[in-house]
Amino acid sequence: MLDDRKLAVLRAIVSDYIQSREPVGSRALVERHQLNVSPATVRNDMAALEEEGYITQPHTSAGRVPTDKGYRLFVDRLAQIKPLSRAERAAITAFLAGAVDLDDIVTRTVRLLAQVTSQVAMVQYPMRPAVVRQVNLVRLNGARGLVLLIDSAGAVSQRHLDLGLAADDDLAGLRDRLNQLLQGLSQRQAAERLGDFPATVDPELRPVANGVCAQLLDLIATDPQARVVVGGVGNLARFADQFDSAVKPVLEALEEQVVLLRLLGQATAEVTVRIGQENDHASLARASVVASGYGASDDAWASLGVVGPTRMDYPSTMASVRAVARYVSQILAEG
Amino acid sequence: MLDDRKLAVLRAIVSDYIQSREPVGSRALVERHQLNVSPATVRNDMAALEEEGYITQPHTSAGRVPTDKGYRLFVDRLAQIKPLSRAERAAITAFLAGAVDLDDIVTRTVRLLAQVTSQVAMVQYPMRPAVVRQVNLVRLNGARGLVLLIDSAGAVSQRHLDLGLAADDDLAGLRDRLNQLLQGLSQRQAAERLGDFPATVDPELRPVANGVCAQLLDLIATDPQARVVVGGVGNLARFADQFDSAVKPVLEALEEQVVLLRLLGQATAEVTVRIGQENDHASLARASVVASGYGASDDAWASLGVVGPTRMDYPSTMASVRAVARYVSQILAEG
DNA sequence: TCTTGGCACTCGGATCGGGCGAGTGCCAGT
DNA sequence: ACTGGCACTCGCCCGATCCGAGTGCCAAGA
Repeated sequence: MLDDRKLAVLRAIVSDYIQSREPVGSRALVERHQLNVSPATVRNDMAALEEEGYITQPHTSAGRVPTDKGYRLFVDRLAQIKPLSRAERAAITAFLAGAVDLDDIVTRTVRLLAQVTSQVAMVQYPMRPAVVRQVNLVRLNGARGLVLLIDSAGAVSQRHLDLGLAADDDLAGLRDRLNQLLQGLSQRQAAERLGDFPATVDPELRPVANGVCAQLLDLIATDPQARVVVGGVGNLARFADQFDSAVKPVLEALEEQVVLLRLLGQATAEVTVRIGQENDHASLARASVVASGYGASDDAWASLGVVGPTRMDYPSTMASVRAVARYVSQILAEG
Repeated sequence: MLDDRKLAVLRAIVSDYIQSREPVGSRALVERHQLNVSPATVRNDMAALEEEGYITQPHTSAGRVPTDKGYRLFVDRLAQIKPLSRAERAAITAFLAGAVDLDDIVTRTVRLLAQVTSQVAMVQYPMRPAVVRQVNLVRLNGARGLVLLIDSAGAVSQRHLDLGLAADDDLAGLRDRLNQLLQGLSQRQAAERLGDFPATVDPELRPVANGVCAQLLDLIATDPQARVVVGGVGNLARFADQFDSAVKPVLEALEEQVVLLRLLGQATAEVTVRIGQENDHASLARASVVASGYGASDDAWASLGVVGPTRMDYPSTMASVRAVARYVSQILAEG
């Protein structure tokens, strides 16, 4: 069905269209690429490609434009990921070096990714297959208190709560017992143990213990992974002309954490591309997502990626996403 | 110079233009407002207003459009803040109720503000005239450690650091001494005391103590106030037609924390409006910022506000910003 | 002195039609 | 199987025209 030349034609169409943003015709194609055939021949191939649904005409007597299916074929079989230049690599390492904590790493990463791809970047907070390292209980003002949960990956989560009139010594005791109980446990184990805990404390302290346990359970349940940071929205400016159809839905989608998580999808070690309709979110039917898992070990812990127009430069974008994912993983692994 | 009728004409022009988004002419003006004079008279007044720089003509034979100066006069002397409807008030309280911690409050506030004003909202993290409540030192994996600073307002800040091979007992001792030293101190006092601290510890622990102090000083110096959360960017969609001139610069400005802080400006108890050029940021020459201080006490602790087109509905926006600022302050005060 | 109706004038925006050119599909020839 | 040639299609550009909202100015009236 699709011989080598037809594939070459498709590849040429995709790369020209990505660059020029305009339907590409047979003549221009043979001129810009070494196809060694005449425009007429290319036209025949184009007709075949159109028949198969890989390209389409905006209107009669216009050039051809790749369809989602065409991009898919391009990405799967025709594109080779461009290696990054030395300068780009240097920029990436420089940008990520010197991050002071997890928040900082994530913030820098999202900026970096937006910058190198000139697109909108999304970075999911790394999931931590971590164990409880410490529980802390602090009284703030009056009855107001704070419960802290620190895990071995260095993530700190917190909740306010009402500590009532409990004495400081009692609180310290409670804290110590919780630490003894939970230290070193995985999130699931910790949740189990917490269920029975209140019953074991002095009835007088029962209410406070109940409150603390409830908040802790909530903290454990609230996966911090559910946070996705977005950056580079200004890069959408390039698509101002199709604002309503292309930019607006993306802007709206970007405000919803839930949508972002769906967009990033399952974290996979390899770079994955979802083109147009393949995104299970209607408003992104004209956008593509290039994502990759990243993390400090072999199994990916979270996802990062960019969202851009279906007609994006896939080879470069995929290369950038892959590179950033790798460097961040490295930084995370180093601690 | 400007008699009552001219002011009335200006007010009418501003409100019509805000609504219709189109230059407003003399005929339309007398029809839509009870000015009780003829179009010709209004034209004379318009000429005077234009002379003074309050309005301008996009081109000969077009209607008039308010200038920044015109909006300024409108806001200062002609606008009365619209009271919110009962439903709006209810929505605000409902939206803010049930926030679990500071992050949550800020997140909800920014969403709320974006929603009620249909514009881009910015909320600065509340500054805390707080005192140190607790310092914590946790070992994570190997040498990696975490230093936590908790203040009386319940804000938790953290830094990673290298704890070397120090024994857990030594770390606990260090922590206890730091707590004794710093508890109850303001940020400035704490910074002072920390300077001398490392000299007082066992030489063997000196390196670790130095590291901890450095991070703590950095935490104290890094004003958490420097964080501004943005939301409702999708609301810019309404201005898609002037994308390049109006939306793009705003999108870019919104990505820069520094710019956001400048935009929000000094926190003042009252609602303040900066119109067009009054913003000391060139790219926002065509936008206005409506901001208000908020916080749990009389002196405002931080700012929140919205940014929108100079031709925005100032009375409603100011009302919404004021209301949200008040309710958030209330929530914060309640703890 | 202020207001008003009248009038000539301006100019942006919408509408229309023709010409241009890129691009196609098809066919006959090599 | 490829190629050159040819007729045809259609979107886009361009200029001409028309329309109407809106203005400035002036002379008359309160």
